[in-house]
Amino acid sequence: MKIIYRPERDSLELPGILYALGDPVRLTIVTRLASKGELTCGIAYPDLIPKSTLSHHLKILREAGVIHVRQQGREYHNSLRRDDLEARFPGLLRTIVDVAVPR
Amino acid sequence: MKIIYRPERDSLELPGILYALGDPVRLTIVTRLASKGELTCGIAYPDLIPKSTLSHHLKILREAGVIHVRQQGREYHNSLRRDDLEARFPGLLRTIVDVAVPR
DNA sequence: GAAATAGTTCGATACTATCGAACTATTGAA
DNA sequence: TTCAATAGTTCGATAGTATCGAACTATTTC
Repeated sequence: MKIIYRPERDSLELPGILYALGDPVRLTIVTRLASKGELTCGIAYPDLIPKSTLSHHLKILREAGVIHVRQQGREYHNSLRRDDLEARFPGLLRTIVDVAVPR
Repeated sequence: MKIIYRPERDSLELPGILYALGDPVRLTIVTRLASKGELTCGIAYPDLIPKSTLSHHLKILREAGVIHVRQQGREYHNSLRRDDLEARFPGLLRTIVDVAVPR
C-alpha cells in the first residue's frame, strides 16, 4: 500500500466533503459504512461496477476525509471518520445519512 | 427568460443536491441566500468571477432544486427552496448552512 | 429607436469520470 | 520457494463537465 493522502481533521473542507457525497455510488457506500461499520472495497458496493471505478470513488472519499482505510493482509478496510467529521462539522454526517436512508 | 427546468419537490435527489453544494462558489452562494433571503445573480457572489461562470453555477443549483428564480424586470431573483428541501430532507439545509458558516 | 443593464448561450480549452487491461502486493498451497 | 489466487491500485483511452471570453437576448430608460 502506497502512501495514502489523508487530510488532518483541521484541514477537512466542507465543499470537498459535500462533493464526495454528491455521487450516488459514493453516497451509497457512505450509508452502508454508517450502518455496517467497516467494509472492504469489494463489498462496499456489491453491484456490477468495475473495481477500478470503485477504487476511484473510494479514493475521492479518502482524500475528502470522509473515510479512513486500514490495511489488513490484502484487504483494505474502510470506515467513516465519524469523530473527525463530527468535530469539524457537528451533525452533518448523521443528518445526511438520515435523509439518505428514508426508511 | 426561457423555460427553466425546475424539479418538483418529490423528484429532488439527494446526490444531486449534495453535488450542487459541493463547490466553494455554490456553497457560498447558498450561505449568502440563507442569510440574505433573496439575491440577484450579480450580487449572489460579488467577487471577481465571470458572469458566464456564475450563470452556470446558478443553473446547477436550480436544476438540483436548491434554488428558485423569480424574474422581475431584467433582474433574476434567486432564493432557497427551503420548504421543498425541508419537506424532502429534514434538517439538511440548516445543518449544512450551520457548519458552513462557523461563526 | 438607441443605449444601458442583467443575465444566458456559444465555443474552445482544460479538467474529471469511466472502465478495461496491466500491474502490485499479500496469502496460501504444492 | 515458487506458483496461483485474491484484493486492490494504476494506466491509458474516450467521454463528459467546468471555465471564461465573446456574442446574444430581453428588459428598462432616455
